[in-house]
Amino acid sequence: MDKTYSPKNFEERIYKLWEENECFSATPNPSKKPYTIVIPPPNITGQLHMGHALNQTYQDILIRFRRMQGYEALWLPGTDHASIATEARVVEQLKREGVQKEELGREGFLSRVWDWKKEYGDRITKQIRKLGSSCDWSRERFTLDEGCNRAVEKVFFDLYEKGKIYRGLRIVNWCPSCKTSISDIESEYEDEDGFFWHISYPLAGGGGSIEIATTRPETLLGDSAVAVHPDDERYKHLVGKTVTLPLTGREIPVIADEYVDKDFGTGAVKITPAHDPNDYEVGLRHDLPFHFMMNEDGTISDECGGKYAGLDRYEARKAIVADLESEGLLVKVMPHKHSVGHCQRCNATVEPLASKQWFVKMKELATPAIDKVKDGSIKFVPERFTHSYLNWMENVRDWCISRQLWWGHRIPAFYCDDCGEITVDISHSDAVKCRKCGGATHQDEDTLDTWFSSALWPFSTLGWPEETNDFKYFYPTATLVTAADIIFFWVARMIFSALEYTGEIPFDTVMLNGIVRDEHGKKMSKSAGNGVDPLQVIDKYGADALRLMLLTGNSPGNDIRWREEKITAARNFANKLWNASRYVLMNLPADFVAEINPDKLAVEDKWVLTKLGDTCDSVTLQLERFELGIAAGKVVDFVWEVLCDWYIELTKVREDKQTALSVLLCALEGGLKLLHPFMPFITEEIYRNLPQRSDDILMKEPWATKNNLLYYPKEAADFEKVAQLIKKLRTLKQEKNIAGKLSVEIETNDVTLFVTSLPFFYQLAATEHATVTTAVSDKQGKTAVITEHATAFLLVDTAEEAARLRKELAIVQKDVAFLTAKLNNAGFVAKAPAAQVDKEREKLNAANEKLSKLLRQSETLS
RNA sequence: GGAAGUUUAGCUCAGCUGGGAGAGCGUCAGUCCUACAAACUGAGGGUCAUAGGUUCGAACCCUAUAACUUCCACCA
Repeated sequence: MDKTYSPKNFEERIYKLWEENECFSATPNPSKKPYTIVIPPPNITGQLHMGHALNQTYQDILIRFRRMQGYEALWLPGTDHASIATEARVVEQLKREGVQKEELGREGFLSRVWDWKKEYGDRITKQIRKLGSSCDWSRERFTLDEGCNRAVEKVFFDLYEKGKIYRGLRIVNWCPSCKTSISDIESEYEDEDGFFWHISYPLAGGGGSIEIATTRPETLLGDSAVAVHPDDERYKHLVGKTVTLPLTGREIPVIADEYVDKDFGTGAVKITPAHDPNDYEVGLRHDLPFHFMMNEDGTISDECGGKYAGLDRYEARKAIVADLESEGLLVKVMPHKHSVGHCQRCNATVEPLASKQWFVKMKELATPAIDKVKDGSIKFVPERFTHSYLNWMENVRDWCISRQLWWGHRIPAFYCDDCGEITVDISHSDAVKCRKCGGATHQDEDTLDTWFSSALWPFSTLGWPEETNDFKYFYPTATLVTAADIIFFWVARMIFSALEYTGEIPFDTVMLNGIVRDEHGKKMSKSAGNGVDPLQVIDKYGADALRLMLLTGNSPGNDIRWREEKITAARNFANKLWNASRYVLMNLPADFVAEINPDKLAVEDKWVLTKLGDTCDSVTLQLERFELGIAAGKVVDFVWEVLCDWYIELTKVREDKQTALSVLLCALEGGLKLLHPFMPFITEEIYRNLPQRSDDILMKEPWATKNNLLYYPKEAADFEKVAQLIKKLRTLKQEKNIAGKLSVEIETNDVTLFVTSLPFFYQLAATEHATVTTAVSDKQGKTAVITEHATAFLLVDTAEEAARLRKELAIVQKDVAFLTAKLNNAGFVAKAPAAQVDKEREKLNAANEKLSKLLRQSETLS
């Protein structure tokens, strides 16, 4: 083994080893319990970022842990076709060639996207491998593959038959840049400084005017009415009258509607039913005409644009404001902060637009999805995310699922050329006939929201709608690990889809990972240029160090701040383990066979084995509770503090090398097993270098448990006492600035224990001529006297020693007073649990004992 | 407007069901001891945001306040 930890030398080789030995593959096995995770499919347009790294690390830990525990563990990987993002990417590519997608036609364009997918689609999964992710790559899926398409079409068909999918004219968020509708959650609102334009609408036939206020003056071209509150005294007399719409000359009515807020703006609102969600509702209530004043690309329509037709929406705004001003109808312009929706994908300002789209009726689907979370069948970790899930589900609005894009699952709806009837057909026959009149049909040009196929991911990837063996065995899946920002996009939709189609929950636990922020706590983003590239980090420090860094000091759902110091600390631990393993190997002959005879075990052997057993318990418990950071911390502590700082040092002075080395090897192997889910590469590499292990694979080994180990709590506690005294001596030596060795006299009731432990005092605390007695005898030259209960002291400078003793006495007396007061408190004794009272009583006894020893020592001194 | 989260050592953060406050890094002091200076040994450092309350007992539970962060809704 190399002298320092150099992950580059083995990570790739180890990953290949696992793949060649099919360590990641899972098959239905009736004698085992399944444990399934489906990957949140990354976009094929994506590049690995820290968010993936964190998410992948969590999943890989869980899956490796369960695999070692004996579950048939399946981690099913795949990628997302990401319709809007991918289509935009290819359109951009074509643009550079000077080609419009329309010129290629649907088929031509799609073949270009598939080419693109072939070239870049597996970039992200290649990158994921570098993290050590143990996905069953033989089962890799794609949200736009044939199986997913079958599932999508079946769902669409059934939902349509059940009346849960409908097509209708509704206000949707329209992105004029992507030229498609987007769903509510795909538009992101941001406060922007804008203006409030007050415009005067003259009454038809003269005799005054009514003043309205708007943030989007250009939309007046599509106005159908002016609305006021029915109780508004200022305008009551105008209701029912007609005003002349400026710049168009069109006459529109003044209507009364409760929707209007009397106290906002002027109390009078222009109503544009085709271009505003509230106005749409008002328009329906009052049976107003819909005037479409804007085209798909954000330009002003011919229909009501007049001289502004063809202008871009913002140019039109300028022109209209200027014209209003010159006509004297612009009353005033006020600065106004308001939130503006932007397309999640391209950041263009979205326009609310009335449009014929396909929707999923959400109310009924939401009910069971709410119940299954409320009754605990599906749990969120951490729990607090349950609230936002339920809050969203309980107020969910119908889901707009159609997109005016080509890259995606095409909507299997056919319109009759004769009667216009809709026929949903998933037979893929050449000529679908109208189900009503039998006439020829043409298929809907639109595709489905990417999330429609993602919603089926946990079961479509296992073969559904076929009742495959995989589906029967691996479904429902166990844990879903994802980021909180896609609870609505994805998690919620998987839950209601699964319940509707499979009749079962898709997973029982949703574990949320936080996001990785930069060192100032800012979100990492491409535009800010503050992203840290995981691949570069792996290159420099190794994947294991990155993984450990992402875990330590973090609890589920909380964000992580990137710091260079954290990754070096993680790397340093890897190096520590590496070197400890080198030490073990240096001392072991290649043909070494570990042999642990309980009769030959020394107290420190029993201590380290017991510590290992305790570590197994707590790591397992914490992993089961999804406290991955705590679990990792426990293993690190065992390896670094117990194994490296203590046990290895102890073995150096042992006489019974065979036993010591056997125990050492056992402790190291145990540590490697417990650490493996967190740091798979280094543990595997070390394991294969251990004697007799060159053909074994650590990731296939059974999980370490206390039951498989010898366990000696009594001796472990004994050894703790020895370790405590050694620490005391070290402190003393530093405080007293003693450079060389010193003699020591140990006072204890357990003479045998300390006599056998004397070599450790020589080795670990630089002492010599130690003697162990049941009572402190007499002053000698430069001798430290230490007792199990009191701190050591030197019998050299009596004055100094007396001062130190007084200080310590004061502390112990305070302890005694505190504990006595507590136990004298009638309330405490009466109401606290008995075990707690006993515990405090024991503490008091110990403190009293320590106090009396200290008192005796100070007598000896004076 | 509604909701959630955070506030603990100089810094970054743990602290699971309430029982005398922890880690890493940094700081200071001392170490080349036959694995490791990417290390070892030790020390110092906190009114657990503030104010009340519940309790025998509060970093932890309740109420209010403040600051920061995030999500949802509305914004003519």
